[in-house]
Amino acid sequence: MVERIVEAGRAVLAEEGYDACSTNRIAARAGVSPGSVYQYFPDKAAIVAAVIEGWSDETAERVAASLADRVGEPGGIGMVRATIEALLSALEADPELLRVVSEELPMAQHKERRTALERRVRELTATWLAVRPGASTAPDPAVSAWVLVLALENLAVRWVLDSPPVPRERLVEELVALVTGYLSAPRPG
Amino acid sequence: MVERIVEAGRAVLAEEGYDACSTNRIAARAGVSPGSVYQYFPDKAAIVAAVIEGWSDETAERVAASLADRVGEPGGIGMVRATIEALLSALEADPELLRVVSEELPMAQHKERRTALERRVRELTATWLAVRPGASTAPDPAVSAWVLVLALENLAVRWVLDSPPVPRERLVEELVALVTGYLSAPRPG
DNA sequence: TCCTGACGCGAGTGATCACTCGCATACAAT
DNA sequence: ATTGTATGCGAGTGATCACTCGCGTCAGGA
Repeated sequence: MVERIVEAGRAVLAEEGYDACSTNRIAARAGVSPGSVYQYFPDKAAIVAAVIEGWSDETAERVAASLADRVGEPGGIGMVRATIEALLSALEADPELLRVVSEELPMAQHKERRTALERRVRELTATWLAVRPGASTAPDPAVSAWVLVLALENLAVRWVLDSPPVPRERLVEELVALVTGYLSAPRPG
Repeated sequence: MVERIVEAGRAVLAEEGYDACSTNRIAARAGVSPGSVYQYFPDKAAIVAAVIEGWSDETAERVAASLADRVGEPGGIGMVRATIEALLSALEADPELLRVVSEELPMAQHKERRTALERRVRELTATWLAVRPGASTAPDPAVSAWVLVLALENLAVRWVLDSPPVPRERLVEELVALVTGYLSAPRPG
């Protein structure tokens, strides 16, 4: 029943956008009365939060799983490409919801969850960077991970949402070049 | 007088956030009556749009000027660093407003303006990439420019807003490494 | 001095929407 | 059968806020 409401919230957000996402509309979509919604959720924000949490966990899981499975493996270009593929696939799963989450929701509501997601991926990346062969050229794994995660995240999101005239395989090549180039760039010192 | 209202809108947005930014509050801040506002603006969105436009033009001008001045110069690492510095300085000028623009405003309202800004910078970057020495390693300047602009933009914005424990000079070094590494990365083919 | 019209004023209005409350219904226990 | 309880219902309510409208006020011309 809670599930039905959350599912309706997700559908309304994805199909009609944030502005149209009133509590009554969610209730109607779920086939329940507005009053019943408040037996399971304290307020509207809680419903939206539950929707975001579901999507966020799902997305994070796909990327983190790909990373976590391979941390410790002989680091190579295959690992980088696989992670990028996982990120793209995860974001492509529900582009409408992605659009609403990144462009329509006031970020204050879900900032904490989003940074938690990023932190998780960042830490996995930092670990991988630290144990990968040739780690010495990149002085601080934490900083490198921060740079890579934010750069890739934005590029992947914008590619999915703006659909620029760049084929998917080409994008993957570019992102791989971005990562490998950055990691092998000469440093002052 | 229009100017007074826009200035008040900017102040309210930056200091109190988007939620508190009601028309009456803007009017009060400007020292005019709510009614008078509507002799100069058709609706609330127009006020916000004017605020964003001012900030956006200002920001774009600083970055674009730095780029435009040097397109055609002997391309080198100095050019990259100078542009990154210009970007950071521009975003640091009003962090509060930057936060509201990137995190609180529903992006639908100012998406067009923001993409226009990005397109302008992207085209300048593409031009620079095309004429720079060693351009042959990067097959498509438009694609490379798209990658670089989106990556740098997000990193710069997040650095200003989240203030991670990375000193500014260090950030600049990382971003320079990101750009130069990407541009010199080996490509399949 | 009187007229006039444009500018600005601010209480008011209508619509929206999150949230509530008293009622109906269906089911379990006696 | 009858009562007690929990579950869901949906019209209603209060507050918020973008926007309006009729009135004062104070220019400058006659």
